[in-house]
Amino acid sequence: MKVRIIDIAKKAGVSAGTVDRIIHQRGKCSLKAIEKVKQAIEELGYEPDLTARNLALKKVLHIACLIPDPAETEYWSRQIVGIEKAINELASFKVKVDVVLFSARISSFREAYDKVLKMQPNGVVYVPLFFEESKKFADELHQQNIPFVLLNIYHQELNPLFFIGQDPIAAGKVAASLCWMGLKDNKKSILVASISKLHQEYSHIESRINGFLQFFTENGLPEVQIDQFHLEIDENRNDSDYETVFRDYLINSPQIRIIYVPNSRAYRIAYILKKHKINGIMLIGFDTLNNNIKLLKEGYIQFLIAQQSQNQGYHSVIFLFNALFIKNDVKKEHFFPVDILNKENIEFYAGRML
Amino acid sequence: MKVRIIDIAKKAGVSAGTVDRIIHQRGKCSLKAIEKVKQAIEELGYEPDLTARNLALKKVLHIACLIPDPAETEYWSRQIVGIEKAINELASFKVKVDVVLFSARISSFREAYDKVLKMQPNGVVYVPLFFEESKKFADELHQQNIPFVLLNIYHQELNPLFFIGQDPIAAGKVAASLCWMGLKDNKKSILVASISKLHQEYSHIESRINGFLQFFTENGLPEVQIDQFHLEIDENRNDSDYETVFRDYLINSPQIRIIYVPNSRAYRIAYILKKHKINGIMLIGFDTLNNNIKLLKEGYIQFLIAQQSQNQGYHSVIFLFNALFIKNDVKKEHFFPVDILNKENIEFYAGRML
DNA sequence: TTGTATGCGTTATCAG
DNA sequence: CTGATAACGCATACAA
Repeated sequence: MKVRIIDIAKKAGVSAGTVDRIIHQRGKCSLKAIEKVKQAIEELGYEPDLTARNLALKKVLHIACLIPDPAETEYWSRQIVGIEKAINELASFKVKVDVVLFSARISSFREAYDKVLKMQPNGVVYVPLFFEESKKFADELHQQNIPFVLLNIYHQELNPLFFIGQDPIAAGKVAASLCWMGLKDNKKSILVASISKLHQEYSHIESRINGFLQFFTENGLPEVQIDQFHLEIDENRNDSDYETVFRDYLINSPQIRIIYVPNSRAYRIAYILKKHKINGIMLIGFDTLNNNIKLLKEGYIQFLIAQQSQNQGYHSVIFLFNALFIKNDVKKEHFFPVDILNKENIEFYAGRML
Repeated sequence: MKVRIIDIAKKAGVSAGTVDRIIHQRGKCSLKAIEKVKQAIEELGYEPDLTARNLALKKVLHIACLIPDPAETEYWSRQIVGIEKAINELASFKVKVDVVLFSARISSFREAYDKVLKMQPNGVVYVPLFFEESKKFADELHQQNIPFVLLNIYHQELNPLFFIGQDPIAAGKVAASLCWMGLKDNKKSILVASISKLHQEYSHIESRINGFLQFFTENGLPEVQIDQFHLEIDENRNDSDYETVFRDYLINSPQIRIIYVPNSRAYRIAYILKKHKINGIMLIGFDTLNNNIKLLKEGYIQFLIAQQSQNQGYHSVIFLFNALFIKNDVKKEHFFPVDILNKENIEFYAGRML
């Protein structure tokens, strides 16, 4: 049958209270008692009953999640869905998970993390969208001894309890391998088209580009010509400006056969290709935004690289809960698969929750 | 605060016992009581505390899993790992999950399902490897009112509580889309090489082939030439026989540029290509067997189509547990993603458990 | 430093 | 048909 605390108490010749103290290292106990209890636990193979523990628990565990506002950047909506699934699943447990959203501005991030610090949570999940401020936040959390999880963007130097996300170098290589396959003609070239907002954390996008380039050098394929086109989005200019610039660039570069967009904005390029009826170009981008999915299905995007964002959101809180509640060890880095999506398999992927 | 059974009992002016009877539809209750309690539940928004329920539960839920022996066919080892993860996670709950293995023979399957029926479980997960016998098993389970889950192979007519696995037609189409991309020269052709054991359930493999062929017709690409080569493995012949036959076939068919293996035995072909130094052929197969992974990494296989078998095993018991224990509804069909793996992204996939 | 008692929310039994 | 009550295994406050 199941081994309970009293069982090991009896075996060790002490009371249940003592066993509890030893298991949780609270209060003082005689060394003799500790010895005997530990041995009894070992021999009988005690495993705590999580449901009983939860029922008896007085205080609730508090987890705070600091995520960019999906109303502003659709990309984050999937992580939120995953977090909400986790919240739902943990409903019967004594955990309270708060989601704090922030806008893609440094000031907003700071406000949000101040708010989180005031909550005095037992654990934090956050997306380090701005490096400097993220560092300050991490320092504060370390000082207050609050374990935290980095979601989606990895900075080892922040030393989180664990990271959960994708390896951007690897993702870039995967994209490159597909491009290489699609490059039927060696005289044609590949364009790396990065479209970014000013001031935003960019390191993982750079890594995706570096990984992409590395693929060709590592595989001894220097003959492949790779151009780069960088567009910085400025709030003051409107979209049609960019469209014109990029269209003209394309028209003047007929050798381009493949376009690689290292972030989630491939749909912008696809839209231009579609509107101006530019054919014969293979487009590959990242993330399952609705627009990307739509244009993938329509055939204007050939591949999307994805990373199971819902799952990442879900597991960021589940793993943290496990670490805090069940107190089991966690892997320091949870690198999620680099998923390859095309017109044919997108249907079974979109909105999938595992 | 949390709404408990006593809270709704008070509100409805009855006792906790009555509320319990109404919630679980056990025993008889007056219509008046039922009305009032249901209304109170509605108004207060009662959600049962799963941990308390579990603690109080007297009887344990019994789930039996009928899976092909992985010692015989490596393919099934991942499902088993997933099932074991689920067992582990449910350790504190009053569930007992038994795994019954069977050999890839009809008689063994029958013995195993007899054993399962004798156990009188509350729910069953099984792989319908042999159709006729699977039908008998399903009939028996229906008669005894034991809900069951079909894992990996789908037969709608068995009418399971739900199916969990991959859509083989879709998987075939995904494979085809990759082949089409890799077919740089229209004069070359594709070979569908199926290697099967006698007497084994073959319908989902056929579907993978059909899906593959459909891709080309549906996309108006009849000019692509597709050959088929079928090898039936006979226990009495040894492996080198097949090797010779296939090698000769290949040597006599220089037009073949791509080989599609609709089951997990691509490594066999890859091995022949490697041994006889046959280059320039793109090979695509299914499933992350160790041999497949090895030859993918070595470059003898270009793509593997996978289906998160661990996850499928894991969720087959988790979802069944949810349906039986928490009594929530389940989707009838859980189609898992058609994952595309190549040399670059395999590292983050193999052995991944979500 | 240690033992004991009470309660967590639910199930299940038993007496009405 | 209904109400009261003893478990379930653990955490915690309090007593010793």
